[in-house]
Amino acid sequence: MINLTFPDGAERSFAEGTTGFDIAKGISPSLAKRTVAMALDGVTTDLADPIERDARIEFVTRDDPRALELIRHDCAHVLAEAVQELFPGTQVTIGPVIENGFYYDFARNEPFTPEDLPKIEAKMREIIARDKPFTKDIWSRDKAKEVFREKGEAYKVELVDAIPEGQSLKIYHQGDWFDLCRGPHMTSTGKIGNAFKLMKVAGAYWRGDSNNAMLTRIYGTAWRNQEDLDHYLHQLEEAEKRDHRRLGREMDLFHFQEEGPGVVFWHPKGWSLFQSLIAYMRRRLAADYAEVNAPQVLDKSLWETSGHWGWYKENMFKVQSAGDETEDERVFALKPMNCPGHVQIFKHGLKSYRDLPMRLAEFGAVHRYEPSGALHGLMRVRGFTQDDAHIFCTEEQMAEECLKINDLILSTYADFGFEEIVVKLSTRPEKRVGSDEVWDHAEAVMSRVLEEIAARSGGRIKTDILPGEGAFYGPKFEYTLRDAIGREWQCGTTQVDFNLPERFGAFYVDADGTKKPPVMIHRAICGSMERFTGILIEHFAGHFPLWLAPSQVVVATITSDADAYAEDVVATLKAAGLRAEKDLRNEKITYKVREHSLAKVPVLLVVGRKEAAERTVSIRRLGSPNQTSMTLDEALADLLREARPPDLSR
RNA sequence: GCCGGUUUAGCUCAGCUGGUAGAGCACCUGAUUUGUAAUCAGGGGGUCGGGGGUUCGAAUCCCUCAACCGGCACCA
Repeated sequence: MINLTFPDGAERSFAEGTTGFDIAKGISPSLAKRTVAMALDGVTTDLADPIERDARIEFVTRDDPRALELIRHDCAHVLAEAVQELFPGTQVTIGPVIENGFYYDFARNEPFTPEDLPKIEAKMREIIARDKPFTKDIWSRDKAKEVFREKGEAYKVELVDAIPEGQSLKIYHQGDWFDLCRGPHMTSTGKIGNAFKLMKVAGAYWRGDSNNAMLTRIYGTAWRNQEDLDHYLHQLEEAEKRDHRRLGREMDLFHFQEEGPGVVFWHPKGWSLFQSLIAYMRRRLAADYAEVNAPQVLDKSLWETSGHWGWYKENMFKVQSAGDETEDERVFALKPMNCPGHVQIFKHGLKSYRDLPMRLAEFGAVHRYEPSGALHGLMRVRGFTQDDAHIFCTEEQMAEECLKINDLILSTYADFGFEEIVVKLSTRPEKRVGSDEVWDHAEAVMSRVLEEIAARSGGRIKTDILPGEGAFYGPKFEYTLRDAIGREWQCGTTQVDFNLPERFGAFYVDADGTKKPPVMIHRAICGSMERFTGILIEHFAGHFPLWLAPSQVVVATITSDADAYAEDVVATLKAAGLRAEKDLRNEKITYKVREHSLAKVPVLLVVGRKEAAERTVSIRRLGSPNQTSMTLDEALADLLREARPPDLSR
């Protein structure tokens, strides 16, 4: 006998091997009908599984949040069956549940096209309507391999081989179709319902390895009901509206063109935004850092010394004279990183331990030859500006410096409204330089710092460890922030480096007169300023806070009678340091309101005969249909207060 | 880099099975002097992504290159 505890606390005994379905039916036939799976001690399993031990039991109905994952997983199976029914000879591989849906990877000589999706979707609905029960078999390894080999499913054979000895091979059937799968599944295909949609086809490498064959992946989304599906699709539309590439065009911030793949043409408004960010960062650095500027183009030999020519060459732009090359055959490279340049600055002249920590910052423009398929608007470019800094310090100062950087990073993010931050510690990778003792020490220090970071935040900052993800020269912290619509972006980074200073023979003279290589800490807060600008565009959906808005105020006239006054207002605002423009065009005020609202200008000052006579303005703020009237002086004071950057308002 | 898709006016897009381009918005001109999300009328604008080919004839079919989009891989 086994004892099962029910959600209400009741405990009952059953014969060993009783299935979840039997128990549900025993309670009520309607419960059995509604139940799609069960959870034993919190682990979701097939309802038809015999229960062999004491456990807490819960019945998972289709409305249960836990059913969603099952719906998606079942949907993936149905997708695979539909594809094999419509396209015989297609091999199945894997089909997991992902955020918001699922996918399935297929191997087929001719890849699927978007036009195939409606057909496949229709077939899926047909299979769901058949409502065949999901049933499970346990097969021996040999049988599984034999059956799949006979079916021509080479990838499944490979998957069977990869499953560790002693682990059972579960085969799930739905009608005549079956698949190797770890499960669990619902009771029948009919439970999936109709709230799903195939979204896109894409290429994907077998097992995520670019050396392997390219498979065709079909992505789908699935939900418990039509409302949830509609809501999700609506969310996608909303996300598209705030896409920085779209807003960049609509708000006239920047553009790209064919001749410059991955490099940005910043327009006046976009550059204003970019410069507001730089100005902000500069103010934040003023207290502790010295700003420098290292050359764009440096001899190959320097990159050989730094090691970049060895392990980063594929990503570097080589530069040579375009004229008479016999005159100067030297090979140069456009800098992909600022660190070697900063080491040269550190090296110049003798440094004492008294000079440490030495913090060199640069808004360094770097160029990296990113793979063509990786380029994506401002988010992934080939030429960008890092808010970079390198801190040269002693080993003893390392922890303190990391914490200082942490404070700077977190307060910066907070100023932009990013409060949900995860700090991840990446530890030693397989391929690395330096002795294990050095790594042991560095990782120990970093772990302590990570704990301190979590403690200081009072638990607000989440931390994580990524084993093996560190840079080859040292462990690193990665700062991930979450934007207004829940997406995560890795921006800041702090990396300790025991390697580069030595490669360049950089040292400082210690108190005892000996020469020692400094520890170098690489650190960025925004990371790429271009990318960070892109993140802000999407985070704010173009509705920037006043201090960042490229065009803060537009003064619009109602009739030409107010022109002179409007000019006066704009001059006053500009003199006070606001970014103000005038709109004296011979258009109706409704037209102007609409236009500037679409351009996402935060503040619109409307002036007519009345305002001109009284020296007032009518203020209309973006997103609000209301207006308030006040004197120009009052409005100016309000706007100035509001336009003050957060670091200057503290 | 790999797989698939896309590329027509400044923007969004139409253009069927080949007969050498069209809409809306934007722009320009004129009229209108207007009170908080589109005033009316007229006009200009495209070597249909580049190159090559098939054809009497190509935006349309084929090849090729490029950029972009969606994924994958990459992301020091």
